[in-house]
Amino acid sequence: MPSADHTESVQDYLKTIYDIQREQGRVATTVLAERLGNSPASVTGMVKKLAALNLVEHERYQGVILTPAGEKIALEVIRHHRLIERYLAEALGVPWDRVHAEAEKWEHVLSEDLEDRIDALLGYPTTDPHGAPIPRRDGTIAPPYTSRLADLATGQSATVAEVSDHDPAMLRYFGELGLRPGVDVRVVSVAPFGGPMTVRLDDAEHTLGREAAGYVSVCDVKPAATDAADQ
Amino acid sequence: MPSADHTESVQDYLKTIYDIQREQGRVATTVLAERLGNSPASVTGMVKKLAALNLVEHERYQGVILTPAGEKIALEVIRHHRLIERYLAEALGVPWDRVHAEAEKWEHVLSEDLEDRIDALLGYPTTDPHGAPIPRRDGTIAPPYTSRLADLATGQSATVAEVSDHDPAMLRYFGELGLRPGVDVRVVSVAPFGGPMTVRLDDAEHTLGREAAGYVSVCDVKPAATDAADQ
DNA sequence: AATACGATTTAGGGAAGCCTAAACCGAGGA
DNA sequence: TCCTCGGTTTAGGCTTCCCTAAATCGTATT
Repeated sequence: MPSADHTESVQDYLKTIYDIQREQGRVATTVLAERLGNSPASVTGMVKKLAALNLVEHERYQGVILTPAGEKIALEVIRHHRLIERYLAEALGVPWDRVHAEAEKWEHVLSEDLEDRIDALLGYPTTDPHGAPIPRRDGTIAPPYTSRLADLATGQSATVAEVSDHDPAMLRYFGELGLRPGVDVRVVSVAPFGGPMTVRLDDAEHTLGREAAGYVSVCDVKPAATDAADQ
Repeated sequence: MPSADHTESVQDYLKTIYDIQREQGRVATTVLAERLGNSPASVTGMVKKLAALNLVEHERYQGVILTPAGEKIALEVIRHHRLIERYLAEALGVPWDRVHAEAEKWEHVLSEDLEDRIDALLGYPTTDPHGAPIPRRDGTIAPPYTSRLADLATGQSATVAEVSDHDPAMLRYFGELGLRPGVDVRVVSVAPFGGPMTVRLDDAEHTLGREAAGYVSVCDVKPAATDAADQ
Protein backbone atom coordinates (compact mmCIF):
# COMPACT_ATOMS: atom_id res chain seq x y z
CA MET A 1 0.00 0.00 0.00
CA PRO A 2 2.28 2.77 -1.21
CA SER A 3 1.11 6.23 -0.25
CA ALA A 4 -0.11 8.31 -3.13
CA ASP A 5 2.99 10.03 -4.38
CA HIS A 6 2.98 13.75 -3.82
CA THR A 7 4.98 16.41 -5.51
CA GLU A 8 8.59 17.10 -4.73
CA SER A 9 7.53 20.23 -2.99
CA VAL A 10 5.11 18.45 -0.69
CA GLN A 11 7.77 15.91 0.18
CA ASP A 12 10.25 18.64 1.04
CA TYR A 13 7.74 20.39 3.25
CA LEU A 14 6.85 17.24 5.15
CA LYS A 15 10.46 16.21 5.61
CA THR A 16 11.39 19.63 6.91
CA ILE A 17 8.38 19.81 9.19
CA TYR A 18 9.37 16.46 10.62
CA ASP A 19 12.88 17.69 11.35
CA ILE A 20 11.74 20.86 13.03
CA GLN A 21 9.13 19.01 15.01
CA ARG A 22 11.87 16.75 16.41
CA GLU A 23 13.93 19.72 17.43
CA GLN A 24 11.33 22.16 18.63
CA GLY A 25 7.97 20.47 19.01
CA ARG A 26 5.98 23.28 17.46
CA VAL A 27 6.66 24.13 13.82
CA ALA A 28 6.40 27.87 13.25
CA THR A 29 5.76 29.25 9.78
CA THR A 30 8.81 31.48 9.91
CA VAL A 31 11.17 28.68 10.87
CA LEU A 32 9.80 26.44 8.17
CA ALA A 33 10.07 29.27 5.65
CA GLU A 34 13.69 29.94 6.54
CA ARG A 35 14.63 26.29 6.44
CA LEU A 36 13.03 25.84 3.03
CA GLY A 37 14.32 29.09 1.60
CA ASN A 38 10.82 30.33 0.83
CA SER A 39 8.94 33.39 2.00
CA PRO A 40 6.63 32.99 5.02
CA ALA A 41 3.68 33.89 2.82
CA SER A 42 4.44 31.05 0.44
CA VAL A 43 4.74 28.66 3.31
CA THR A 44 1.35 29.64 4.66
CA GLY A 45 -0.14 28.89 1.28
CA MET A 46 1.49 25.51 1.04
CA VAL A 47 0.62 24.64 4.60
CA LYS A 48 -3.01 25.19 3.77
CA LYS A 49 -2.70 22.69 0.96
CA LEU A 50 -1.04 20.18 3.23
CA ALA A 51 -3.83 20.64 5.74
CA ALA A 52 -6.41 20.10 3.00
CA LEU A 53 -4.63 16.84 2.17
CA ASN A 54 -4.76 15.83 5.82
CA LEU A 55 -1.01 15.65 6.04
CA VAL A 56 -0.67 18.32 8.72
CA GLU A 57 -2.86 19.95 11.30
CA HIS A 58 -2.81 23.67 11.05
CA GLU A 59 -4.14 26.03 13.66
CA ARG A 60 -4.12 29.60 12.42
CA TYR A 61 -1.24 31.63 13.82
CA GLN A 62 -0.15 28.57 15.79
CA GLY A 63 2.01 26.56 13.45
CA VAL A 64 1.61 22.99 12.24
CA ILE A 65 2.04 19.39 13.36
CA LEU A 66 2.19 16.33 11.15
CA THR A 67 -0.75 13.97 11.07
CA PRO A 68 0.04 10.24 11.10
CA ALA A 69 -0.37 10.23 7.31
CA GLY A 70 2.02 13.15 6.98
CA GLU A 71 4.54 11.58 9.29
CA LYS A 72 4.45 8.38 7.30
CA ILE A 73 5.34 10.19 4.10
CA ALA A 74 7.98 12.25 5.85
CA LEU A 75 9.63 9.10 7.11
CA GLU A 76 9.56 7.52 3.69
CA VAL A 77 11.31 10.53 2.24
CA ILE A 78 13.83 10.61 5.06
CA ARG A 79 14.46 6.92 4.57
CA HIS A 80 15.26 7.58 0.92
CA HIS A 81 17.47 10.48 1.85
CA ARG A 82 19.53 8.71 4.46
CA LEU A 83 19.85 5.50 2.53
CA ILE A 84 21.13 7.46 -0.43
CA GLU A 85 23.57 9.34 1.76
CA ARG A 86 24.89 6.09 3.08
CA TYR A 87 25.16 4.66 -0.39
CA LEU A 88 26.94 7.69 -1.79
CA ALA A 89 29.47 7.63 1.00
CA GLU A 90 30.04 3.93 1.03
CA ALA A 91 29.75 2.83 -2.58
CA LEU A 92 30.78 5.97 -4.42
CA GLY A 93 33.20 7.56 -2.00
CA VAL A 94 31.45 10.91 -1.83
CA PRO A 95 32.87 12.92 1.11
CA TRP A 96 30.42 13.19 3.97
CA ASP A 97 30.02 16.94 3.71
CA ARG A 98 28.62 16.55 0.20
CA VAL A 99 26.32 13.57 0.49
CA HIS A 100 23.52 15.69 1.88
CA ALA A 101 23.21 18.02 -1.08
CA GLU A 102 23.43 15.14 -3.52
CA ALA A 103 20.83 13.07 -1.67
CA GLU A 104 18.54 16.07 -1.53
CA LYS A 105 18.12 15.82 -5.28
CA TRP A 106 18.06 12.05 -5.62
CA GLU A 107 15.59 11.26 -2.89
CA HIS A 108 12.64 12.36 -4.95
CA VAL A 109 13.27 10.08 -7.88
CA LEU A 110 14.32 6.85 -6.18
CA SER A 111 12.04 3.93 -7.02
CA GLU A 112 11.08 1.42 -4.36
CA ASP A 113 12.80 -1.27 -6.36
CA LEU A 114 16.08 0.57 -6.42
CA GLU A 115 15.75 1.48 -2.78
CA ASP A 116 15.48 -2.19 -1.93
CA ARG A 117 18.53 -3.04 -4.00
CA ILE A 118 20.58 -0.34 -2.35
CA ASP A 119 19.37 -1.36 1.08
CA ALA A 120 20.34 -4.98 0.48
CA LEU A 121 23.66 -4.09 -1.10
CA LEU A 122 24.63 -2.06 1.95
CA GLY A 123 23.55 -4.85 4.27
CA TYR A 124 20.48 -3.10 5.66
CA PRO A 125 22.26 -0.24 7.42
CA THR A 126 20.57 1.48 10.34
CA THR A 127 22.25 4.87 10.21
CA ASP A 128 23.39 7.39 7.64
CA PRO A 129 27.02 8.62 7.46
CA HIS A 130 26.33 11.27 10.09
CA GLY A 131 24.89 8.72 12.47
CA ALA A 132 21.25 9.66 12.01
CA PRO A 133 18.93 6.66 12.11
CA ILE A 134 17.49 5.41 8.85
CA PRO A 135 13.72 4.91 9.16
CA ARG A 136 12.72 1.30 8.61
CA ARG A 137 10.52 0.24 5.77
CA ASP A 138 7.63 -0.26 8.15
CA GLY A 139 7.72 3.42 9.06
CA THR A 140 9.34 3.09 12.48
CA ILE A 141 12.51 4.90 13.45
CA ALA A 142 14.97 4.70 16.34
CA PRO A 143 14.39 7.35 19.00
CA PRO A 144 16.61 10.42 18.91
CA TYR A 145 19.71 10.54 21.08
CA THR A 146 19.31 12.36 24.33
CA SER A 147 22.84 13.43 25.24
CA ARG A 148 25.05 15.95 23.55
CA LEU A 149 28.77 16.30 23.76
CA ALA A 150 28.30 19.84 24.97
CA ASP A 151 26.47 18.56 28.04
CA LEU A 152 29.21 16.25 29.30
CA ALA A 153 31.29 17.15 32.32
CA THR A 154 35.02 16.88 32.74
CA GLY A 155 36.16 13.29 32.98
CA GLN A 156 33.10 11.80 31.36
CA SER A 157 33.52 9.72 28.27
CA ALA A 158 31.07 8.55 25.63
CA THR A 159 30.72 7.34 22.07
CA VAL A 160 29.93 9.75 19.27
CA ALA A 161 26.51 8.80 17.94
CA GLU A 162 25.57 11.49 15.48
CA VAL A 163 26.76 14.81 14.16
CA SER A 164 24.50 17.44 12.65
CA ASP A 165 24.67 17.57 8.88
CA HIS A 166 23.22 21.04 8.52
CA ASP A 167 26.48 22.83 7.88
CA PRO A 168 28.97 21.32 5.41
CA ALA A 169 31.81 23.46 6.78
CA MET A 170 31.16 22.11 10.25
CA LEU A 171 31.14 18.59 8.88
CA ARG A 172 34.51 19.10 7.24
CA TYR A 173 35.82 20.44 10.53
CA PHE A 174 34.50 17.45 12.46
CA GLY A 175 35.97 15.20 9.82
CA GLU A 176 39.43 16.68 10.25
CA LEU A 177 39.17 16.18 13.98
CA GLY A 178 38.20 12.55 13.50
CA LEU A 179 34.91 13.28 15.22
CA ARG A 180 32.78 10.63 13.52
CA PRO A 181 29.99 8.34 14.69
CA GLY A 182 31.37 5.36 16.57
CA VAL A 183 34.47 7.10 17.85
CA ASP A 184 35.05 7.34 21.61
CA VAL A 185 35.47 10.73 23.25
CA ARG A 186 36.60 11.71 26.72
CA VAL A 187 36.13 15.18 28.09
CA VAL A 188 39.46 16.45 29.35
CA SER A 189 38.29 19.83 30.52
CA VAL A 190 35.42 22.23 30.20
CA ALA A 191 35.70 25.99 30.40
CA PRO A 192 32.94 27.60 32.46
CA PHE A 193 30.14 29.82 31.16
CA GLY A 194 29.74 28.05 27.83
CA GLY A 195 33.40 28.35 26.94
CA PRO A 196 35.26 25.78 24.85
CA MET A 197 35.84 22.22 25.95
CA THR A 198 38.83 20.00 25.38
CA VAL A 199 38.23 16.41 24.38
CA ARG A 200 40.41 13.42 23.70
CA LEU A 201 39.81 11.54 20.44
CA ASP A 202 42.02 8.79 19.07
CA ASP A 203 44.80 9.71 21.49
CA ALA A 204 44.85 13.33 20.38
CA GLU A 205 43.35 16.26 22.21
CA HIS A 206 41.22 18.89 20.53
CA THR A 207 39.57 22.02 21.79
CA LEU A 208 36.22 22.94 20.36
CA GLY A 209 33.60 25.57 21.06
CA ARG A 210 30.60 24.63 23.14
CA GLU A 211 28.33 25.54 20.28
CA ALA A 212 30.04 23.12 17.95
CA ALA A 213 29.86 20.46 20.65
CA GLY A 214 26.13 21.03 20.73
CA TYR A 215 25.94 19.62 17.24
CA VAL A 216 27.33 16.28 18.40
CA SER A 217 25.10 13.67 19.98
CA VAL A 218 26.66 10.96 22.08
CA CYS A 219 25.60 7.65 23.58
CA ASP A 220 27.02 5.18 26.10
CA VAL A 221 27.93 8.00 28.44
CA LYS A 222 30.19 6.81 31.25
CA PRO A 223 30.63 8.76 34.47
CA ALA A 224 33.94 10.37 35.34
CA ALA A 225 36.13 7.41 36.20
CA THR A 226 37.41 7.39 39.77
CA ASP A 227 39.71 4.61 38.72
CA ALA A 228 41.47 4.05 35.40
CA ALA A 229 40.17 0.49 35.00
CA ASP A 230 36.46 0.50 34.36
CA GLN A 231 34.55 -2.00 32.27
CA MET B 1 32.58 26.05 -18.76
CA PRO B 2 29.41 24.19 -17.87
CA SER B 3 26.41 25.15 -19.95
CA ALA B 4 23.79 27.10 -18.08
CA ASP B 5 21.55 24.46 -16.60
CA HIS B 6 18.12 24.42 -18.06
CA THR B 7 14.94 22.95 -16.70
CA GLU B 8 14.15 19.30 -16.76
CA SER B 9 11.62 19.96 -19.43
CA VAL B 10 14.12 21.69 -21.71
CA GLN B 11 16.54 18.83 -21.24
CA ASP B 12 13.91 16.29 -22.18
CA TYR B 13 12.96 18.20 -25.29
CA LEU B 14 16.54 18.52 -26.46
CA LYS B 15 17.33 14.89 -25.79
CA THR B 16 14.27 13.74 -27.66
CA ILE B 17 14.91 16.09 -30.55
CA TYR B 18 18.41 14.69 -30.80
CA ASP B 19 17.09 11.13 -30.97
CA ILE B 20 14.52 11.89 -33.64
CA GLN B 21 17.03 13.89 -35.63
CA ARG B 22 19.31 10.83 -35.70
CA GLU B 23 16.50 8.66 -36.95
CA GLN B 24 14.68 10.93 -39.31
CA GLY B 25 16.68 14.06 -40.02
CA ARG B 26 13.78 16.44 -39.77
CA VAL B 27 12.00 16.72 -36.43
CA ALA B 28 8.27 17.21 -36.90
CA THR B 29 6.13 18.71 -34.17
CA THR B 30 3.76 15.76 -34.15
CA VAL B 31 6.50 13.19 -33.76
CA LEU B 32 8.11 15.13 -30.99
CA ALA B 33 4.75 15.53 -29.29
CA GLU B 34 4.01 11.84 -29.44
CA ARG B 35 7.45 10.86 -28.18
CA LEU B 36 7.20 13.24 -25.25
CA GLY B 37 3.60 12.41 -24.46
CA ASN B 38 2.50 16.02 -24.87
CA SER B 39 0.00 17.62 -27.18
CA PRO B 40 1.31 19.10 -30.44
CA ALA B 41 0.15 22.51 -29.30
CA SER B 42 2.25 22.32 -26.15
CA VAL B 43 5.24 21.26 -28.18
CA THR B 44 4.92 24.24 -30.48
CA GLY B 45 4.94 26.49 -27.47
CA MET B 46 8.01 24.91 -25.99
CA VAL B 47 9.78 24.85 -29.32
CA LYS B 48 9.36 28.59 -29.53
CA LYS B 49 11.05 28.91 -26.18
CA LEU B 50 13.90 26.68 -27.28
CA ALA B 51 14.31 28.78 -30.40
CA ALA B 52 14.40 31.94 -28.31
CA LEU B 53 17.18 30.35 -26.28
CA ASN B 54 19.07 29.55 -29.47
CA LEU B 55 18.95 25.86 -28.76
CA VAL B 56 17.00 24.92 -31.88
CA GLU B 57 16.24 26.45 -35.24
CA HIS B 58 12.58 26.55 -35.95
CA GLU B 59 11.05 27.24 -39.32
CA ARG B 60 7.30 27.59 -39.09
CA TYR B 61 5.44 24.49 -40.27
CA GLN B 62 8.80 22.91 -41.05
CA GLY B 63 9.97 21.37 -37.80
CA VAL B 64 13.16 21.96 -35.85
CA ILE B 65 16.87 21.18 -35.86
CA LEU B 66 19.27 21.50 -32.96
CA THR B 67 21.79 24.31 -32.98
CA PRO B 68 25.33 23.45 -31.87
CA ALA B 69 24.46 24.79 -28.41
CA GLY B 70 21.35 22.62 -28.29
CA GLU B 71 23.21 19.56 -29.44
CA LYS B 72 25.84 20.09 -26.79
CA ILE B 73 23.24 20.07 -24.05
CA ALA B 74 21.43 17.11 -25.59
CA LEU B 75 24.65 15.12 -25.58
CA GLU B 76 25.34 16.02 -21.97
CA VAL B 77 21.93 14.76 -20.97
CA ILE B 78 22.32 11.61 -23.03
CA ARG B 79 25.71 11.04 -21.46
CA HIS B 80 24.15 11.22 -18.04
CA HIS B 81 21.37 8.92 -19.10
CA ARG B 82 23.52 6.21 -20.60
CA LEU B 83 26.14 6.32 -17.90
CA ILE B 84 23.41 5.88 -15.31
CA GLU B 85 21.89 3.01 -17.26
CA ARG B 86 25.24 1.31 -17.34
CA TYR B 87 25.76 1.92 -13.67
CA LEU B 88 22.34 0.64 -12.70
CA ALA B 89 22.83 -2.53 -14.68
CA GLU B 90 26.39 -3.19 -13.63
CA ALA B 91 26.59 -2.00 -10.04
CA LEU B 92 23.04 -2.44 -8.87
CA GLY B 93 21.86 -5.37 -10.96
CA VAL B 94 18.82 -3.63 -12.39
CA PRO B 95 17.44 -5.69 -15.30
CA TRP B 96 18.08 -4.07 -18.65
CA ASP B 97 14.43 -3.51 -19.45
CA ARG B 98 14.10 -1.28 -16.40
CA VAL B 99 17.25 0.80 -16.48
CA HIS B 100 15.80 3.20 -19.00
CA ALA B 101 12.87 4.31 -16.88
CA GLU B 102 15.05 4.66 -13.82
CA ALA B 103 17.72 6.64 -15.66
CA GLU B 104 15.07 8.89 -17.12
CA LYS B 105 14.43 10.25 -13.64
CA TRP B 106 18.01 10.31 -12.36
CA GLU B 107 19.66 11.96 -15.32
CA HIS B 108 18.34 15.38 -14.39
CA VAL B 109 19.79 15.46 -10.91
CA LEU B 110 23.23 13.94 -11.42
CA SER B 111 26.05 16.28 -10.44
CA GLU B 112 29.20 16.46 -12.52
CA ASP B 113 31.16 15.26 -9.55
CA LEU B 114 29.08 12.14 -9.17
CA GLU B 115 29.11 11.55 -12.90
CA ASP B 116 32.88 11.49 -12.80
CA ARG B 117 32.93 9.05 -9.92
CA ILE B 118 30.53 6.72 -11.67
CA ASP B 119 32.44 6.99 -14.91
CA ALA B 120 35.72 6.10 -13.19
CA LEU B 121 34.18 3.32 -11.14
CA LEU B 122 32.85 1.66 -14.27
CA GLY B 123 36.22 2.02 -15.99
CA TYR B 124 35.11 4.69 -18.50
CA PRO B 125 32.62 2.59 -20.44
CA THR B 126 31.82 3.52 -24.04
CA THR B 127 28.36 2.01 -24.37
CA ASP B 128 25.19 1.63 -22.32
CA PRO B 129 23.64 -1.78 -21.58
CA HIS B 130 21.75 -1.73 -24.90
CA GLY B 131 24.92 -1.02 -26.84
CA ALA B 132 24.22 2.64 -27.51
CA PRO B 133 27.37 4.78 -27.41
CA ILE B 134 27.92 6.98 -24.38
CA PRO B 135 28.83 10.53 -25.45
CA ARG B 136 32.27 11.53 -24.25
CA ARG B 137 32.80 14.36 -21.84
CA ASP B 138 34.14 16.54 -24.65
CA GLY B 139 30.78 16.31 -26.42
CA THR B 140 31.78 13.87 -29.14
CA ILE B 141 29.96 10.60 -29.77
CA ALA B 142 30.62 7.48 -31.82
CA PRO B 143 28.74 7.42 -35.13
CA PRO B 144 25.54 5.38 -35.30
CA TYR B 145 25.64 1.84 -36.60
CA THR B 146 24.68 1.44 -40.22
CA SER B 147 23.51 -2.17 -40.50
CA ARG B 148 20.47 -3.81 -39.01
CA LEU B 149 19.83 -7.44 -38.40
CA ALA B 150 16.72 -7.20 -40.54
CA ASP B 151 18.85 -6.24 -43.54
CA LEU B 152 21.11 -9.28 -43.47
CA ALA B 153 20.74 -12.05 -46.03
CA THR B 154 20.74 -15.77 -45.46
CA GLY B 155 24.16 -17.04 -44.52
CA GLN B 156 25.53 -13.72 -43.36
CA SER B 157 26.80 -13.40 -39.84
CA ALA B 158 27.54 -10.39 -37.68
CA THR B 159 27.93 -9.18 -34.12
CA VAL B 160 25.02 -7.61 -32.28
CA ALA B 161 25.97 -3.99 -31.62
CA GLU B 162 22.87 -2.37 -30.19
CA VAL B 163 19.24 -3.09 -29.49
CA SER B 164 16.56 -0.44 -29.30
CA ASP B 165 15.53 0.36 -25.75
CA HIS B 166 12.21 1.95 -26.62
CA ASP B 167 10.03 -0.98 -25.68
CA PRO B 168 10.68 -2.80 -22.39
CA ALA B 169 8.69 -5.84 -23.51
CA MET B 170 10.85 -6.14 -26.60
CA LEU B 171 13.94 -5.87 -24.44
CA ARG B 172 12.76 -8.68 -22.21
CA TYR B 173 12.12 -10.75 -25.30
CA PHE B 174 15.57 -10.07 -26.69
CA GLY B 175 17.02 -10.86 -23.30
CA GLU B 176 15.35 -14.27 -23.22
CA LEU B 177 16.72 -15.01 -26.66
CA GLY B 178 20.22 -14.03 -25.56
CA LEU B 179 20.22 -11.28 -28.14
CA ARG B 180 22.59 -8.89 -26.42
CA PRO B 181 25.32 -6.54 -27.61
CA GLY B 182 28.52 -8.45 -28.29
CA VAL B 183 26.82 -11.71 -29.19
CA ASP B 184 27.40 -13.24 -32.63
CA VAL B 185 24.46 -13.98 -34.91
CA ARG B 186 24.21 -15.92 -38.14
CA VAL B 187 21.21 -15.72 -40.40
CA VAL B 188 19.96 -19.21 -41.11
CA SER B 189 17.07 -18.29 -43.33
CA VAL B 190 14.94 -15.35 -44.33
CA ALA B 191 11.31 -15.54 -45.36
CA PRO B 192 10.48 -13.36 -48.38
CA PHE B 193 8.26 -10.26 -48.36
CA GLY B 194 9.26 -9.08 -44.90
CA GLY B 195 8.46 -12.38 -43.26
CA PRO B 196 10.28 -13.70 -40.22
CA MET B 197 13.94 -14.67 -40.23
CA THR B 198 15.66 -17.48 -38.40
CA VAL B 199 18.97 -16.76 -36.72
CA ARG B 200 21.51 -18.79 -34.79
CA LEU B 201 22.62 -17.42 -31.42
CA ASP B 202 24.77 -19.29 -28.92
CA ASP B 203 24.18 -22.57 -30.73
CA ALA B 204 20.41 -22.23 -30.59
CA GLU B 205 18.12 -21.15 -33.40
CA HIS B 206 15.39 -18.59 -33.01
CA THR B 207 12.82 -17.20 -35.36
CA LEU B 208 11.92 -13.57 -35.05
CA GLY B 209 9.77 -11.15 -37.00
CA ARG B 210 11.43 -8.81 -39.44
CA GLU B 211 10.11 -5.86 -37.55
CA ALA B 212 11.77 -6.98 -34.33
CA ALA B 213 14.98 -7.59 -36.25
CA GLY B 214 14.79 -3.99 -37.38
CA TYR B 215 15.37 -2.95 -33.78
CA VAL B 216 18.74 -4.69 -33.70
CA SER B 217 21.85 -3.00 -35.07
CA VAL B 218 24.82 -5.15 -36.01
CA CYS B 219 28.47 -4.61 -36.85
CA ASP B 220 31.31 -6.72 -38.27
CA VAL B 221 29.02 -8.11 -40.93
CA LYS B 222 30.59 -11.08 -42.73
CA PRO B 223 29.41 -12.28 -46.13
CA ALA B 224 27.68 -15.61 -46.54
CA ALA B 225 30.42 -18.16 -46.07
CA THR B 226 31.02 -20.32 -49.15
CA ASP B 227 33.00 -22.63 -46.92
CA ALA B 228 32.41 -23.63 -43.32
CA ALA B 229 35.88 -22.63 -42.14
CA ASP B 230 36.20 -18.85 -42.21
CA GLN B 231 38.33 -16.72 -39.96
C1' DA C 1 -5.64 47.36 30.17
C1' DA C 2 -3.36 49.48 26.16
C1' DT C 3 0.09 49.19 22.80
C1' DA C 4 3.77 47.96 19.95
C1' DC C 5 6.16 44.62 17.46
C1' DG C 6 7.08 40.39 15.46
C1' DA C 7 4.78 36.41 13.52
C1' DT C 8 1.30 35.09 10.40
C1' DT C 9 -2.06 35.37 6.92
C1' DT C 10 -4.55 37.58 2.93
C1' DA C 11 -4.50 39.86 -1.57
C1' DG C 12 -2.90 40.18 -5.92
C1' DG C 13 0.44 38.60 -9.37
C1' DG C 14 3.92 36.05 -12.17
C1' DA C 15 6.54 32.17 -14.50
C1' DA C 16 6.46 27.39 -16.30
C1' DG C 17 4.31 23.99 -18.80
C1' DC C 18 0.52 21.73 -19.83
C1' DC C 19 -4.30 21.37 -22.08
C1' DT C 20 -8.45 21.88 -25.68
C1' DA C 21 -10.58 24.16 -29.41
C1' DA C 22 -10.23 26.72 -33.26
C1' DA C 23 -7.73 28.84 -37.02
C1' DC C 24 -4.20 28.27 -40.39
C1' DC C 25 -0.80 26.48 -43.88
C1' DG C 26 0.81 23.61 -47.77
C1' DA C 27 1.10 19.64 -50.65
C1' DG C 28 -1.25 16.22 -53.33
C1' DG C 29 -5.51 14.62 -55.71
C1' DA C 30 -9.69 15.98 -58.43
C1' DT D 1 -6.14 25.28 -60.75
C1' DC D 2 -8.93 24.36 -56.63
C1' DC D 3 -9.81 22.05 -52.60
C1' DT D 4 -9.25 19.00 -49.01
C1' DC D 5 -7.01 17.12 -45.13
C1' DG D 6 -3.42 16.35 -42.02
C1' DG D 7 0.14 18.73 -39.72
C1' DT D 8 0.99 23.02 -37.24
C1' DT D 9 0.15 27.05 -34.88
C1' DT D 10 -2.64 30.52 -32.22
C1' DA D 11 -5.93 31.67 -28.53
C1' DG D 12 -7.42 31.22 -24.16
C1' DG D 13 -7.16 28.75 -19.84
C1' DC D 14 -5.64 25.82 -15.97
C1' DT D 15 -2.48 24.18 -12.13
C1' DT D 16 1.36 24.52 -9.10
C1' DC D 17 4.31 27.02 -6.54
C1' DC D 18 6.54 31.03 -5.86
C1' DC D 19 6.76 36.31 -4.77
C1' DT D 20 5.85 41.28 -2.57
C1' DA D 21 2.97 44.33 -0.13
C1' DA D 22 -0.52 45.02 2.93
C1' DA D 23 -3.58 43.49 6.52
C1' DT D 24 -4.16 41.02 10.87
C1' DC D 25 -3.26 38.45 15.09
C1' DG D 26 -0.98 37.40 19.84
C1' DT D 27 1.64 38.56 23.24
C1' DA D 28 5.10 40.77 26.01
C1' DT D 29 5.69 45.05 28.03
C1' DT D 30 4.31 48.98 30.01
